[in-house]
Amino acid sequence: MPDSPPSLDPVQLGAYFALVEVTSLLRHAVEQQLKEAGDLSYVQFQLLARLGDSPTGSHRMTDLADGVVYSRSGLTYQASLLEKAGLVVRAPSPDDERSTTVTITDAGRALLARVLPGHVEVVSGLLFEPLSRDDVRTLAALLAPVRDHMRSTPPRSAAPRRRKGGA
Amino acid sequence: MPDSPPSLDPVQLGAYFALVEVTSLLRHAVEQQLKEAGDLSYVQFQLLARLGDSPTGSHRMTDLADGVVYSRSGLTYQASLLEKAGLVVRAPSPDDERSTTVTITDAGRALLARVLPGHVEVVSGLLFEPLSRDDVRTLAALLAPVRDHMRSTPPRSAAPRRRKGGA
DNA sequence: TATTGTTATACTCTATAACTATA
DNA sequence: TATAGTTATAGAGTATAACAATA
Repeated sequence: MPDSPPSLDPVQLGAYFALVEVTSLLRHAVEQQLKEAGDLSYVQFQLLARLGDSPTGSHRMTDLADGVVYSRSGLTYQASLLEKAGLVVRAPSPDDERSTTVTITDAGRALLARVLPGHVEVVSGLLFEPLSRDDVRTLAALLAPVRDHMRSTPPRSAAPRRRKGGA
Repeated sequence: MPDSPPSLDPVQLGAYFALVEVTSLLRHAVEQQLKEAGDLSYVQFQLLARLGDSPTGSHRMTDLADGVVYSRSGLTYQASLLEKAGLVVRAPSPDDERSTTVTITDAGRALLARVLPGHVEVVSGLLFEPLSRDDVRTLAALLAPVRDHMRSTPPRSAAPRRRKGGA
C-alpha cells in the first residue's frame, strides 16, 4: 500500500507536542511529590492505587502486570520491593495454584492515604487549574475513545514475532 | 491539620486516568518503533528532532537540557552517545567559550528521516485515528493553556531556589 | 503443552557531587 | 561569584532468558 502521510498536519502536530509536553511535565511533578511524600516511585504508586481500589484489596500478579508494567519480571521486582516495605503481601491463589495474589496491607493503605492528598494537589494545580469544568468534561470525552482504541489495537509487532525467518 | 481536597471529582478523575493511560500506551508504542527503526531511545529522538528543527541544526547544551532532559549530566551522557554514533557533533561556542554547541550531522538527519515516517504512522494510527479534525483542534486548544500554565508554574521545591532576585 | 511467576543477569538511564574553565 | 559543561559514581528500573511449578 502507498505510504501513510509522511507528516502530521499543523493542528495534529500542535496537539501532539502539547500532549507530550503536558504529560511530561505532569509526570515529572507527580514523581517528585510521590518521592518526597512517601518515597514511592510512580509505578509503585500505581500498583498500590490499583490494589487500594480493588474491593478485595487484591489482584493477581498477571493482572497487575498487564495494567501497569510491561514485563512480568519487572512486576516481580516491584512487588518484592513493596513486600519488603510491608506495603503488600503475596500469597498463592486459592483457586489456581500457579497464580500469586497480591494484597495491600494496612500499612500500604496508610501510605496511600498519606500520599494521595499531595498527589491530588499537584494534579489539580498543574493540570486542572486552567481548565473549566466543561473543559475537563470535553477533555475526558476526547480521550476516552482514544484510550479504547489503543486498548483494542494490538501493539503492532509487540507480539513476539519469534518467527525466525521474519524481517 | 486541614486536609486539602481529598479527592478529584469523578469527571476530573476520568480525564486524569484517561490522560495517563493514553500517554502511557502511546509512549510505549513510540519507544518501540524508535528502537526498531533506528535504535533510538525516546530522549535521543527528541534531541535529534529538536536539532533537526533548528534553522542552524544546532543548540547549546543548556537549551537542550532545559527542553528535554532534566539534568545536565544526563544530557552530556546522551550527547556523547549520539556523538559516538556520528549523529551529532559538539564544538565550543564561538560567542561564549563556556558553552558547547551541539549540531546534527548529515547522518543524524538521515536517521531522523528514516525514523520519522514510522513515528508519524504510530501517532496517527494510535492517537489520531479515533479523532476528527475538529476533535484534534479542540484537544490542542485545551492542552495549550495547560502547557503554558505548567511552564510558568515553578515546580514547587524542584528548583533549588536558584532564583536570582526572587523569594 | 500452555500459563504463572521467579531468578539471574546485563544493560540503560538518571541524578548528585566534585571538578574545570570561562564570564 | 556565577555559569557551562564534564566526569565519576552510585542507584533505580527494565527486559530477556532460563527455570520451576501447576493447569
